[in-house]
Amino acid sequence: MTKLSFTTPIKLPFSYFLNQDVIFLAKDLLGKVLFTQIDGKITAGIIVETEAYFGVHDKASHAYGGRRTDRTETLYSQGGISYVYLCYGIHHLFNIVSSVEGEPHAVLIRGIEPLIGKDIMEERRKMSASKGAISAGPGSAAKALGIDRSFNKKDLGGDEIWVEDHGIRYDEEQIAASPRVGVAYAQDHALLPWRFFIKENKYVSKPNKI
DNA sequence: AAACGGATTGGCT
DNA sequence: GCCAATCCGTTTC
Repeated sequence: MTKLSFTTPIKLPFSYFLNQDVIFLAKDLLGKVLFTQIDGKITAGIIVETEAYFGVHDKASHAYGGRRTDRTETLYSQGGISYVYLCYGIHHLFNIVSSVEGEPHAVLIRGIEPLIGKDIMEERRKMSASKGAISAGPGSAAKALGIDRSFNKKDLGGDEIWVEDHGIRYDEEQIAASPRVGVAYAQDHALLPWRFFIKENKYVSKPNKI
């Protein structure tokens, strides 16, 4: 299923997030390991579901048409920082801002497979890590990792939140691409296949199962 | 100043 | 499957 090679885990360098091809990045982030450290508690999960948001050109993006507000300002930062916002008044959704300064591209993290600190995640989510629901879906994944609004605009190269490459690679046939979830309002952009996920992985959200 | 509605989730029917 | 929860950024009056 998941292929592991025994390379030393490497924190992704700042330059990784400067890539201007956010569609490539959304797919390439699958298998990377997302870490948080909060009050000394370290949790991490393998990224198994993402969505690409193509900046000013994307009707589903908060920055569509170049819109700049207090909230979206974060998206215009240089790649390598986090964009966290509150959705439906309840859920914190975590994105990785990418590309160069002024290009508001971002990758929404929609699902992680618990890897490190599972007991801490179980406490946060009040359910067993063996249940897919513990970290499937963007709100659940963020909560399992302890991500809230205070993580907005944080540097992904710091010691509070970062991404590592553990050498986890998926074959092309293990990866599915489908329309993004919950963006019906985006009209002709609603059906773009910019959601990427690992097939058969239980930590992938249910909507649109492909 | 007030109203609207969302990149969702989980509990109840 | 349906629907309420619950907040605040954004739009509109």
